[in-house]
Amino acid sequence: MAEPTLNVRGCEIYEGWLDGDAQAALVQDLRDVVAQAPLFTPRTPRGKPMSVRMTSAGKYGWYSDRRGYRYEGAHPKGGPWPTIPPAVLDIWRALVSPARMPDCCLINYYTSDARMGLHQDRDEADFAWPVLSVSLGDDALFRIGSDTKGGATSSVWLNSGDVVVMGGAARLCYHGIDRIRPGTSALFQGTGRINLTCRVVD
DNA sequence: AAGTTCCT
DNA sequence: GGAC
Repeated sequence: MAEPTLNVRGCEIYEGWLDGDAQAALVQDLRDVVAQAPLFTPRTPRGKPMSVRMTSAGKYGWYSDRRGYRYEGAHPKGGPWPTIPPAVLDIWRALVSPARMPDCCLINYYTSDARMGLHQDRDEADFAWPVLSVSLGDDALFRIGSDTKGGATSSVWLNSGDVVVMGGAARLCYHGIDRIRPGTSALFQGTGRINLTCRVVD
């Protein structure tokens, strides 16, 4: 059984889980997903555009607008979400469980000035299943707190190929991305970071 | 604190 | 902490 190389506030980090070839293959899979389900800019319930662009694969996609945070069965432009790339499911099988596949693979695209405020992943029906997150491209400063608002936090730089599993007591921990370090990965032309977040939704 | 939220 |  694989062991995390780092544990930050209960979040298990598998540094360098994907080698360069696996990362490049995954990027091609994601290009196919984005061709079918274009990236969009979600708005917060207050109407403010988020700095990340996103899309999803799987039964559900995560979505946000003035009506709130939720999962949707279709892309905002219509039609089902593409299927989750098999290589992503392989990571889930290896680090979470082969017994149940995720319903959603959220694809977040960060430009050099994109951020993600601290938040909990709590739009799912069953918190017993961990959340799995894959980093691709530029380095990102990941901040992790506890499951209560206002608590202490720790930060760690995530690199391309790293995988984070948030389960157990860490399933509802607050987490976010404070900063992208542009140009630190050759995976994309220029700069950019993609984060995949896989979740069991219902 | 998916928001340099906004409000009680 | 909750709502939008």
